[in-house]
Amino acid sequence: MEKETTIYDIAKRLGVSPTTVSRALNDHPAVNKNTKQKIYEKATQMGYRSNMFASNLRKQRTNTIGLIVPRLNSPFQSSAIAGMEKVANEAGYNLIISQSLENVQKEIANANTMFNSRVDGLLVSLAYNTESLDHFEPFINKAIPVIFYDRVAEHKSCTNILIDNIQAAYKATSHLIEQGCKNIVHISGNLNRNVYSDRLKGYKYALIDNDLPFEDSFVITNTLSEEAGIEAAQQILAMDSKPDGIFVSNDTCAVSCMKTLKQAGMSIPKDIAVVGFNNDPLTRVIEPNLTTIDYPGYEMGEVAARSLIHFLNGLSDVTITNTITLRSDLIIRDSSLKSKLS
Amino acid sequence: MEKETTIYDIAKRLGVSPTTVSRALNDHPAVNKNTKQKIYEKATQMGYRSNMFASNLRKQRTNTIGLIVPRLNSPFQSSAIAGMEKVANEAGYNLIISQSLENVQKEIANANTMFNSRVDGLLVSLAYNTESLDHFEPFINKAIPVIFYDRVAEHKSCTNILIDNIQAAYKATSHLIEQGCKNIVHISGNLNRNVYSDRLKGYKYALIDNDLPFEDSFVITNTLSEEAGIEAAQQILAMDSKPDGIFVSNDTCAVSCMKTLKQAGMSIPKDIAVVGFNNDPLTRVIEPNLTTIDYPGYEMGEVAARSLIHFLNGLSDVTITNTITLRSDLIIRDSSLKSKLS
DNA sequence: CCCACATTTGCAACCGATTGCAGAAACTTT
DNA sequence: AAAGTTTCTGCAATCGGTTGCAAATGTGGG
Repeated sequence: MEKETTIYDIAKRLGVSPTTVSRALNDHPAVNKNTKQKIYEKATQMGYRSNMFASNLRKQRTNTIGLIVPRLNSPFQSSAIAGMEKVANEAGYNLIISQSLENVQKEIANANTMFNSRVDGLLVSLAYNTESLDHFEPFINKAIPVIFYDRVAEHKSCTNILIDNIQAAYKATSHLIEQGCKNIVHISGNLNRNVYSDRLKGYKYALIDNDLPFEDSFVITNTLSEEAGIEAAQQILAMDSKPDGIFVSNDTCAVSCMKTLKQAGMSIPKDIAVVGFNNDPLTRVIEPNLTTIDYPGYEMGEVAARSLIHFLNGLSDVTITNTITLRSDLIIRDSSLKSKLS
Repeated sequence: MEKETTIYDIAKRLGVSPTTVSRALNDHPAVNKNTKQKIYEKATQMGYRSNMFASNLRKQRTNTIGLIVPRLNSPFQSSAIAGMEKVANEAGYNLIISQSLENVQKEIANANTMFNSRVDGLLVSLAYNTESLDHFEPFINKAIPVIFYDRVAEHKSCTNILIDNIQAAYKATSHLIEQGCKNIVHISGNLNRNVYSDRLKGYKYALIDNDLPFEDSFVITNTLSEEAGIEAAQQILAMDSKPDGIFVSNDTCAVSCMKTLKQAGMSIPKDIAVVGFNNDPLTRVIEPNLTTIDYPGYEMGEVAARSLIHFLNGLSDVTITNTITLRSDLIIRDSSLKSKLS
């Protein structure tokens, strides 16, 4: 196993000082072009690679971005991560990733690890049951930028990146109403999480604006998992007055709910129209195809990473930029098109 | 912004040497229990956190594992990553991730970045068109363990982690034959990649063992993407003698192919039985549900990370362990059950 | 009380790159 | 040719832990 070449080795070979080698390799203007050229060549020839630790130690910077997500294996999150990786990689940053598995305790542990790894900045999508943001205080105190995306929370020193969930849910619900639905059930997640409470709001506002009554009993709150969808369907089937429309806060749950309703003999959209949220690949496979909200995961990842890197380069200030809202759209498919039936 | 506390600060406050502080914090046996206790308390009180760069610089170790995948946003890969993250995290390793986007050039660039980041070990699932493994030589030369999983390649100093693709494909094809299929098409990916060439072999062997003819014209090679599935379906529809069974090398492609065939009026499994590969969530949504091979992504991720960490701890040797094979199973669903129809 | 031995502690030299400041060298200007 | 600029180069300190070796302290036996 050969040993590493350092700038000292290069310096010795060329009879210059390590200082000059360091400067040359960083393309410092105060180094003669010819010297630079010679150093470059020698470095390549000797198979030199910079020792990031020495460099980081000195520069107090890591060129690393930390990422904490609830789960890595969801279509939305993995798209977002793909987008982040692309941007980070192009900008010369490494991405270190950890998952909270929807558990605050693990999220706290992960945040500490990230802090100790001295990430330059942090991207976070909060766990299902996170309430306090205390575990991010160490970052704030050290002026390490923290950006929340999707599952966000208000904090005076952090930027949030999200879509207008209220508006999206409003559009989804209005669409159901336009299709003639009068009794619309909403299946939602933990209402402490912005995404779900906002979607509930959008649902509610749409009802009110269309002079339809809002009833608590028409809101089902669960974990939005596949199993939860089945249970929700059973609840709906057991209702005295059956709804004619359902707006679900995510696609996984919407799809399993639809499947269960179909198995029970309900016809979709004739008996019940369904709208989901996220535009997961599933939505184009279930029959009828699921109307949903297009949630731009990849783009959100790109924007999040790009914003963070901007902050790191001092091009803008986290504490000032409060919220970045991305566009989202209603994608209408057959699961909600009652009008097409006639 | 307060400045970091170092072991020197702690040492000064307690009137001991930095050496002792360093040892105490690393739980070195040669430090008095009382002293240790005092140092722990002071460190906590002063909000000390170890500077990994200084430590890495000295120890020549990073506690970081590199991961290169073709794409982050596939159900299989994201499950695998989830498994790796769990294991790595528990063992105190960071995971840095990059994607090749199925492009050798990017894979090479990523490998270089990982090398320069001085990862302690590398986990790789190869890009679609990677042929040479030269870009991993630097790792091998420095005795940095490299483990390939899923998309693997033979290399005398690397471990491969995979399922028995030949056997799985053999099972899948045999199942179709048992269901009465006589003309089975196989849709495959790039045959330079082990996974696809092995599955082709399994398909071929199953035909031969059942005295069915193997015909080149019944093997369709494409990118296995959603679009490719549609095109493959069109090719099949245009065939003079239509097949009565299809074995597809992944689920995404199988599902879109099925959809297209159904739209064209084919009945599944009556006219054509279909078997996929991977057990993506999609398979339980398409109608009829898709028979497929259960490919344990999460477990594969765990095994890969665990093996790597074993190597790093010197508990075993990469150059000796050649291949780790995981169990996989055929999951029979309605898309292939012709026998049930009668 | 002295010596052998075990237990603790500290000195000082690393690890490899970066950077403020000073000084040398080369080039202009008068 | 002397003085003033500009361009390059290098010294030496620094970032914060780690570790081989030596020294200090403590313990117990004789």
